[in-house]
Amino acid sequence: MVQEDIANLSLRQLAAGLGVSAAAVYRHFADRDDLLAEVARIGFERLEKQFEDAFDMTCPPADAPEATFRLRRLAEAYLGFADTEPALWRLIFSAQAEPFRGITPPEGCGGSYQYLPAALLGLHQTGIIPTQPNERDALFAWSAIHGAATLRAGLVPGALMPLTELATEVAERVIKSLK
Amino acid sequence: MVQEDIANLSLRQLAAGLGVSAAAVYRHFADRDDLLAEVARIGFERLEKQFEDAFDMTCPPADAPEATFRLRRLAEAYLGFADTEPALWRLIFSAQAEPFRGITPPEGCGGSYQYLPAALLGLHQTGIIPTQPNERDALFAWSAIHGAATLRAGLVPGALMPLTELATEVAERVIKSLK
DNA sequence: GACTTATGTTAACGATGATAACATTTTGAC
DNA sequence: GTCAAAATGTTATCATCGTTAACATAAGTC
Repeated sequence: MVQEDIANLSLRQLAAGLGVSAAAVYRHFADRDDLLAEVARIGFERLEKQFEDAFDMTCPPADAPEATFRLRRLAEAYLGFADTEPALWRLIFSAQAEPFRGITPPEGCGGSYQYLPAALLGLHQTGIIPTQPNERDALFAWSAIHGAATLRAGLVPGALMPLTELATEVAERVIKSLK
Repeated sequence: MVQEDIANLSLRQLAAGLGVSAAAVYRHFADRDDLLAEVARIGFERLEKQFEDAFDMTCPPADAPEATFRLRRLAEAYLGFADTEPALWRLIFSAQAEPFRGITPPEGCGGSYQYLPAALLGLHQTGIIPTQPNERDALFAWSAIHGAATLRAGLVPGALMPLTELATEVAERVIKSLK
C-alpha cells in the first residue's frame, strides 16, 4: 500500500531510492508529470484488473440475484481500491494525472467505463430495474459510487462502515434510485 | 473564478503579485500549507454561505414540493460551486487542505454538515420518504451529490448537462434511493 | 571495427519553500 | 508624549527541487 501522497513524491528522492541519479529519470520520462501519469496509468490498470476480476463480462447475468451481485462486486472493487490505496486513488483521479488523457475521458466508454453500464444493463435484463439504463443513469450510478469512494479515500475514511457492507449498501441504493 | 489549480500556487509568485517579499508571507502564515489551508477555509466559508442562502433552516418545509425544492437547491449549491470554482473546490476537498482540520471532520455534524440531514428530515416530515433518515441515508446522499460534484469538477466537466438540470436529477434520484 | 542507441553520469541553472538577522512602523500602557 | 513591545516588512542565505547540458559508457547492428 502506498502510504504518503504520491503527488508529493520528489523526483530526486525517487531516483535516490533507486540508487540512480536524478537526471537518469529523464531517460525514461519526459518530466515529472509524465512520471506521475505513468504511475497513475499503472494504478488505473490495477483498478481495471479489479473490475475485470469482479465482473464477468463474457455472459449476461443468469438471474436477478446475480445481476445484483455483479453491481455489488463492482462497487466493492471500486470502493476497495479507494480504501486500500487512497493515495494512489487520489493520484489517479486528480488533476495531477490529467496530462495522461488516457484515463480521463469516457468518450467511447470503452475499457473500464464499460463495466458499470454493463452492470446496469444486467439489472434491466433480469427485471430488477424497469427501464433500459441510459447514459444519465450510468452517470448517477457512477457519481454515487465515485462519491462514496472519494469520501472514503479522504474525508470519511473507513470509519463508519466495513467495506463490504458499504459496497452492498451503495449498490442497493443505486438500484433503488433506478427503479 | 480561480482558474489555475491553487494547489500549484507559488508562495513567491503570490507575494510578488502582492508587491511584497516572499518572507513577509511568513509573518501571517506558518508555512505554505497553512496558507493553502486558509484559502481553503475561506473557500469553504463561501460554500457554506451558498448553503445558507439556498436553504432556509429557520422553519421546516411547509409541504412536499418545498421539501423537494430544498434538497434540489442544496444540490445545486454544491454542484454549482464545483462547477464555477473547480480549482477552489478541489483544494477544499483535497489532502492539501487536510491540515485544516476544521473542514474535514463531520463529528457533531454541525456547521455545513447540518444542511443535508435537515433536508432529508424535511423530506420525511412532508411524507416524501417513509422512514426517518439516519446517518447512513445522509452519507449516501452526500456521496451521490459529492460524487456528481467531484466528477463535474474534474473528469466530466459541464459537458453532459446544464447545472440546474443535473441538480434536479441528482436530487430526484437521491430521493428515489431513500424511498 | 565503426556507428548508433540506450542509459547512465556530473555540473549547473533558475525557482521554490523556509529561516535568520536586521529595519521600520504601529500600537498601547504609563 | 515617551517608549517599549508587537507587528510587519526587508535582504541574504540555505537546501531542495525540476530540468537541461555536456559528457561517458555499454550493447547491439551494419
